[in-house]
Amino acid sequence: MANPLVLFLSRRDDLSDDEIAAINALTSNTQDFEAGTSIIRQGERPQSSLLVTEGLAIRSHYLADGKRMISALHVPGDYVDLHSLLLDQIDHDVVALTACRVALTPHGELRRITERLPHLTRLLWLSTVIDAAMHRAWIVALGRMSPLNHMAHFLCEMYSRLEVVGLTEGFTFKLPITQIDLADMLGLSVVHVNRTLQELRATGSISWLGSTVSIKDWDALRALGQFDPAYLNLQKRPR
Amino acid sequence: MANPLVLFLSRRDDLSDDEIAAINALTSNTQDFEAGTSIIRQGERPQSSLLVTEGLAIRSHYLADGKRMISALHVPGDYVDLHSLLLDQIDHDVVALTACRVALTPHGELRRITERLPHLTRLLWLSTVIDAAMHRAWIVALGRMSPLNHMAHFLCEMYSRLEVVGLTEGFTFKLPITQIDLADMLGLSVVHVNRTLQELRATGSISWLGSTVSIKDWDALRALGQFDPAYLNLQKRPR
DNA sequence: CGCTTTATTGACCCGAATCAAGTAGAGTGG
DNA sequence: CCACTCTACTTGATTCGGGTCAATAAAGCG
Repeated sequence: MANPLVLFLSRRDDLSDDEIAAINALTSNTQDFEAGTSIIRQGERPQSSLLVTEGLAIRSHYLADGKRMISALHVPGDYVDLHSLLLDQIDHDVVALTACRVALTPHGELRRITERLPHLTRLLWLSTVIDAAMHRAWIVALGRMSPLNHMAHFLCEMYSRLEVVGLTEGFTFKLPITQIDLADMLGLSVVHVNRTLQELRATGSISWLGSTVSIKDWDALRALGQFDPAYLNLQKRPR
Repeated sequence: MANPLVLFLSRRDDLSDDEIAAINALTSNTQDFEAGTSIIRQGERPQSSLLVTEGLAIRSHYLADGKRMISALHVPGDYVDLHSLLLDQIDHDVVALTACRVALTPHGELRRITERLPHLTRLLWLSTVIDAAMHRAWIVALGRMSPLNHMAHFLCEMYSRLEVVGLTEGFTFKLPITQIDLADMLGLSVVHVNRTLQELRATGSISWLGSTVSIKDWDALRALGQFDPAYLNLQKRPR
């Protein structure tokens, strides 16, 4: 399979052969994590950054009373903690939601990229900036959308992101997450997620059986979630 | 007054004289905006990035039914749309909440920084990464905190950020925002913001008269908002 | 084939939205 | 300098979305 980071970045800008070689070098050292394991724990100061190459990973935050909130869901091609290159310490856990394969890049190598390959540096920077744009989309959905609309938006986003890295077949994709996880992404109770999901199924715009999601009416789902993929920056242009 | 971006960055890492000179050059061209004016509109593709040097600016998102959500509040020293250097287009409005002075940096100059000053590049990158960390903190608060706790967290964050750029006096600072704006930042109705604010005042941990906020019991407010400033990366260390 | 985790359903309740007035300031203009 | 207006703030009454609690069904899985 093609390097998912190459897929992710080349969707947004052209990559030179040198840059592709550099990316492959950055992501050659992989490690596997079982479903449910912590990849990074809050408060750590990792010496490498992690790219998800297979599986799904989440960022979880735990509150004093034991509540959990998931601030991001990461798919293959996402440089989950590229920002740890720059940050003091990580303010949340990164957990493997499913079995994950992860590539580790020592920070020294990334720093060297910033010194030698400015264009690739900008593209890596871009990937963190897209992360922030997704965060903003989540903020808007959390603050001002109904659960039904929010869930539709979430599925539109997941479809679009998985499509970039070749993990969709038509409008069908694997999303092996529990309703418990979904509740902690949408800021809802599990019970209400279950009911909202039934409501969403009842609109006929999706089906979700086991871990397989099929979008049966993209336009309807998009309208429901008021989804505009612009924030994912899917256009190829010089950066 | 010292360049607020210098304050912002030098709190996180040492800056060389060259870098300070470069920052001053980047932020020399200023422009003023009246309260309520749009600085950037959704869908635009700006050719410069904006640094707030005075005043407060927000990122607003509008939904189809007219609802508004504010995904970020920016204070002096914040490079509000540094990311427009890399993004296709801006997915939200940037609005001057109060009268604002803003410095404009042409993207060409920023690109040149990435080619000549890798360390400063990393620090600019850092500032967008801190943005993302603040977004995550907001996501957690929106999803899993009570309005009272959320509001306490918000005020802790504002205090900490304003302190960095020298806009606090003791535990007192100016926060000239309406309850309407606050409602759109917390994802609540105005009525409920009003009631929550009264409840927060009743705890005795803050006073908020006109546009002046005083934190009367930092520890209590911090506990209420479960605020840990780690995500703001206030430590000085090599990046 | 039990055991644990996840999904589903119903009953009940509470927090926050909505609706509707009324109050208070800050400008503005006569 | 005072009436007028506009906006922000405040309060009460009512409604309703979504949480909580509790029980059951259905999957996974060792």
